[in-house]
Amino acid sequence: MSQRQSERTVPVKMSDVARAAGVSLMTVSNAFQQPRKVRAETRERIFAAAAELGYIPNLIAGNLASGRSRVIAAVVPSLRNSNFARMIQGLTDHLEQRGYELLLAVADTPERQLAAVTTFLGRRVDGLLLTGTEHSPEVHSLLEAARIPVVETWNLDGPFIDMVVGFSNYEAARALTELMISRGYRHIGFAGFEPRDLRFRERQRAFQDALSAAGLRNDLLFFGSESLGFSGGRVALDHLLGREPDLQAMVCVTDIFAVGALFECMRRGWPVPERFALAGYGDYEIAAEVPPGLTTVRTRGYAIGGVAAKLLVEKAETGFVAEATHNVGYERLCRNSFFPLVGLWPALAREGDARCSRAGNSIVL
Amino acid sequence: MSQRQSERTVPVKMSDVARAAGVSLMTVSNAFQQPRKVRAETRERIFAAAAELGYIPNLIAGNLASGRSRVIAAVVPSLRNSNFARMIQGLTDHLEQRGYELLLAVADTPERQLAAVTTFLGRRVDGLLLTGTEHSPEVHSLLEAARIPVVETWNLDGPFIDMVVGFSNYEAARALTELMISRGYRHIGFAGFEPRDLRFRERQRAFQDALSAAGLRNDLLFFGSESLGFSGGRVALDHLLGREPDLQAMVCVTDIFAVGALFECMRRGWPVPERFALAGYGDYEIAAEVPPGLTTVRTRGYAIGGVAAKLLVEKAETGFVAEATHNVGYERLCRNSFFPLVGLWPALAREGDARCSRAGNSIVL
DNA sequence: CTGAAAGCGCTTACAG
DNA sequence: CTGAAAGCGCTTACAG
Repeated sequence: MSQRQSERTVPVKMSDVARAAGVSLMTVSNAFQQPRKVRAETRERIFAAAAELGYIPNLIAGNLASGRSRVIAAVVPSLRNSNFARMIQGLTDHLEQRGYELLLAVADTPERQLAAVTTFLGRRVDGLLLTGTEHSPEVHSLLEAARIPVVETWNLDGPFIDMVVGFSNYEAARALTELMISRGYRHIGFAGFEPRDLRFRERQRAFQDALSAAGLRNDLLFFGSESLGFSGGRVALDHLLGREPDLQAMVCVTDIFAVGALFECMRRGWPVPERFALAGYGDYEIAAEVPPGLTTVRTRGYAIGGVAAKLLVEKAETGFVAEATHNVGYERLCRNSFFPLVGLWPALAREGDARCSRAGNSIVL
Repeated sequence: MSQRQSERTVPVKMSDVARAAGVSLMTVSNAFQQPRKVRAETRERIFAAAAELGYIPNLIAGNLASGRSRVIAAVVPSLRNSNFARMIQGLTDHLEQRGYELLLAVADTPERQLAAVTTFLGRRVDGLLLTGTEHSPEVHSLLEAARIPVVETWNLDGPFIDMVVGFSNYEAARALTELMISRGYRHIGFAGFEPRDLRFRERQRAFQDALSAAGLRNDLLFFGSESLGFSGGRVALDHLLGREPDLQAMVCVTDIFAVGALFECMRRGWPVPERFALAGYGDYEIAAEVPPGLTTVRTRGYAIGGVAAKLLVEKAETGFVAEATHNVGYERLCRNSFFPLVGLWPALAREGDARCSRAGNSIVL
């Protein structure tokens, strides 16, 4: 048991540094906060004393005195979802750069979200990032009262509490479905999540609108839990084939389902896209790698986190941002999981279509 | 621009609640901290006033006064790695239960780790979780001086700063390699990460030791960057086949490489495991789903996070824990990516081997 | 069961 | 360029 003794040593305080440097407490504070207000020589003496003593400023005390915490909080429903992991990465990268820190809560129910938001407010965070744009009335009124900078994410459909960074899930899903229809598929199913979240409902609605606009049947829907993971694709395929044996293709609410369905096709010995076609959503890392390449929507999680960080810090520091709404957009990445666009590459390249570029094994639309 | 006005409303303070309830400030404090010290009737009046005013206790002030933050901090190198995501999930789940919060830093360089640890200490966190057991001398001396509870994770090889939760990477990788050897493979390669991290070096050493103990060639090594993702498996396969055309199998430092190699085999039309065999590490979700199923080591990230939370909170509150070292163990999950064990199922079941159980499409050893 | 007082370790105008 | 003083919003012994 090599456990360390726990008699906490008393941390060095600013007053200790002041004494050691032979100056007053507030000159030390100034040396750290507004270095140019302190004569270079004095400053050096203070820094030397601080280093010597191993002084680490007590940020808690500083927060209380200044009323600013330099902490931004975020609530995400899950870290298993790599979109959110990317967003957090974008957030931390940008916050770190600006000297802020991240208080993170993983909360997948309204109750846990409310609890997280409450303690975050108690910690007087300088700003808050929320996943999605649907929150309980309690969360709304809490944030309404607190009036700290808030960014909602991953959607653009209001009303918003304060600011928003996202893109239109409806447009993205509709464009992808239309692309699939344009390739000639007629019996197309949808593998979705139980429509708890607005973002998921919008993808479903976009799918159905696109099919009905093309005069196609749009009721081949499957809804599974997010926790199914890859296996959701298999279950969806089984279910929809049971209802429509001529099913040709499936649009999935997430790459995870799409890849799961792809695996199921492999097991059945069904070539993709010849025997069955698939489209995903999210451009998870695996989408580019799994043969024959998954056509999907690339969303910009990292950018969402980065822009959110920028907005939150800016508003925390100046009380104002020029634009409270940011559309980070999306892209369709065309690979070979449905009727190959590959044949189009030379033609597209010749046309020099600005909206189209090759990136690795994909066409970007 | 529906941006909200940013004139921060002055938050309700404890003294406001006291006035509204007609009691003193400290009776309010007691009502929240030690409810039983306050008469039920008074308590109700205070809670009613607090709810009425929308009072949210200022935790910053509370921290400063009490010297305890109820915040635990964690440093992970990445969230893209689902092992770490799982650990964070285990950590937050347990911390939430005990009324603690998580301050998270994603830091993949010694500099960023040092910066993160420094500000965490500045925030006077009650405990700190570190990923891995190798840290810069600066981090060591900082934590040595601070004497707060620290848990290092994912390994059991000391020396440690304070406490550790993990398992033996060496044993896990060695056992897996030996299993592969026992199935008759002779030309086996290793697809690893650049050996920056001790955990990775140990897996490599275990691989090499197992081969040389079996009298086999153990120098077919590839080292790629973690950032290669799935594509690392393809690159490794190309590289090692270039050096040894008779290569039969590859042990990978991560499931991601193994699955990438599996995809490459598909592209080449090589049946797995008949033409080529693979073993992974980590039991990522995809390992169970990708045909024909990836044999791998299951690590217990969620448990690591949970046990770490327990230790940190316990030590923060009592200054002591019974065991400073926790081995959460590992399991080998045998699927069909190398010479099937499936044939063994009936035999194993008959023997009633306690170490062996079926779980889904896998044998657990 | 309730309350007056000191103090946690900083920052922030404001003087000198 | 440097410093004395008040205050941030709580908690914590300690009296009454």
